[in-house]
Amino acid sequence: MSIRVRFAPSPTGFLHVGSARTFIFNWLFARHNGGTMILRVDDTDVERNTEASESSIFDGLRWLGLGWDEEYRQSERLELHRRMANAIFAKGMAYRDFTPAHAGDDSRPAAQGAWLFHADMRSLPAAESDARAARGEPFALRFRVPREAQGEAQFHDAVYGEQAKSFVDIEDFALLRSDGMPTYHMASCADDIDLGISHIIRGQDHLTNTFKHVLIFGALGAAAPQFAHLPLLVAPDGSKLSKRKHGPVVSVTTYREAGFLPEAFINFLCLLGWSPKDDRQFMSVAEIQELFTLEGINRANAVVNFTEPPPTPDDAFDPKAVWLNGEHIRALPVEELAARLGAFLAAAGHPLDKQAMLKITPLIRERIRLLRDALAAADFFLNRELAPYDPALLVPQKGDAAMARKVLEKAREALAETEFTHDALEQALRSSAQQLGLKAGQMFSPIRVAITGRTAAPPLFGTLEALGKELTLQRIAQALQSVGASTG
RNA sequence: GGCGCAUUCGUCUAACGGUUAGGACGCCGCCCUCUCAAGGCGGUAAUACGGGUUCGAUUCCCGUAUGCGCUACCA
Repeated sequence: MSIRVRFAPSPTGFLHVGSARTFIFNWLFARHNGGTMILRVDDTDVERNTEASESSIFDGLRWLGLGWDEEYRQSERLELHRRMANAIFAKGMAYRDFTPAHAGDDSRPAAQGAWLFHADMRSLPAAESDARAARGEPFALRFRVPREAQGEAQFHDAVYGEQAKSFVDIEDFALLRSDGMPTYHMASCADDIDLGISHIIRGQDHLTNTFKHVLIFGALGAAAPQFAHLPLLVAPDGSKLSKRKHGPVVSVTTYREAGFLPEAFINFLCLLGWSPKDDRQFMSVAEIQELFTLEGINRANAVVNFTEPPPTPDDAFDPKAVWLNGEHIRALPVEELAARLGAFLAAAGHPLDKQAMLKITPLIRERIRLLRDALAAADFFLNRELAPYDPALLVPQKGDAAMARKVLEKAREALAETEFTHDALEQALRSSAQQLGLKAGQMFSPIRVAITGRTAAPPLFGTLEALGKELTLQRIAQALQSVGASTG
């Protein structure tokens, strides 16, 4: 039997991290087993669907870069859904319910237990049912759960094991709404049969629904697919992830815009609810694909450990996600990272050519964990004018303003006649320090501040080389002015 | 309320009856070092609780607690 899985989002919101993980797990399962990955837009809820949501979902999936093999849209398959619903009705396994939609809360006393069915409708004589339908009276089509049978619906879940639920605890759920539209349960099962879905991998929030689906598959005489339910992704307080409550950290878009690499994002998500069963954390997509099995999925919900509200923008994400992103950044060949950084910086308003990116990338790649960190890490390179800084920073450890001035003057002199390559710069500055009788650090520190405006910056010689002689000398001159000014 | 599912360091997880309960992130310390990082080394910290079963329970069973899900003519 061929392996066919589907990811079935409903376009009622942005793509959130939980959905992204479900997509990824389906994709991994398909690829690991040489199967087919299907994208099926579950858009049977006309009321709530939006185009914005749909494009957000597609954008997010495209960013992940995994792709899919086939694509369907449920709203284009309504005839199939109705035909299958009617087939169930024809077998007497469903009945018409003429109760008006949203019939009210009092008809469903939740306090005493779950609502199960409208007794009068369930037992409505066929003749009367037909007559009312012929009269044009609207009705929902409900599945007639065989509650008299004293049996139970059951299935095997690849993650949660054997599952069973008594028929008496399952309500007569709707198959068709009174406007003729199929419900999720009906549409989903009909499509799963028609598309030959072999494995349904989805969130654990569907675990209980599966009993209904098993009933539908059975009524249609179809073998149920294999099921694998995924533990849910939850917020640090254990509650379900929701945009309303938790803000942008649950949206895939936020990760992309912050400068997560899709492969790092995928790596992170895979570690939530799945384990390779050994000690590895950092994995390429190819590696995960190789290792991925349903047996590696665990049962407890996983916390996405973001901070809320974020103390600083950088601290909003799960620290492990950020760490993994840094690891993936450093695993990239410099040319590749330069290209990705270049695209990111261009989008952020700093278009740089390839040469510039190749100069800057090696300097910052060990200092950034998100692509957006480059904005701050390479600020001295991105902006011709340095942001104003405190001249006191120019003063080296165990030194004073006079020493700073002496260092900068010496540097200006030495650098003016030095070739701007890493090794030549190092040689020139180290011997300058010696000539002044200073420690290397005391020599380098004022220069670093002069050219970057910061005491913490990438390695000095590489930075000088990247900056070039002209800009360097200009900034040293400016620094000298401020040192002179501050000391009179 | 009913039904279902879950419960190992703060977080992600490993240990398919016998381990000093392992790894990772985070945090702390040390090393490396021109600063900051990166890297290396070390430290911190967990089996929800109560009963069983067993020579022996993180592991199997029951109960309790807690959390989550479903209980729509949403998906």
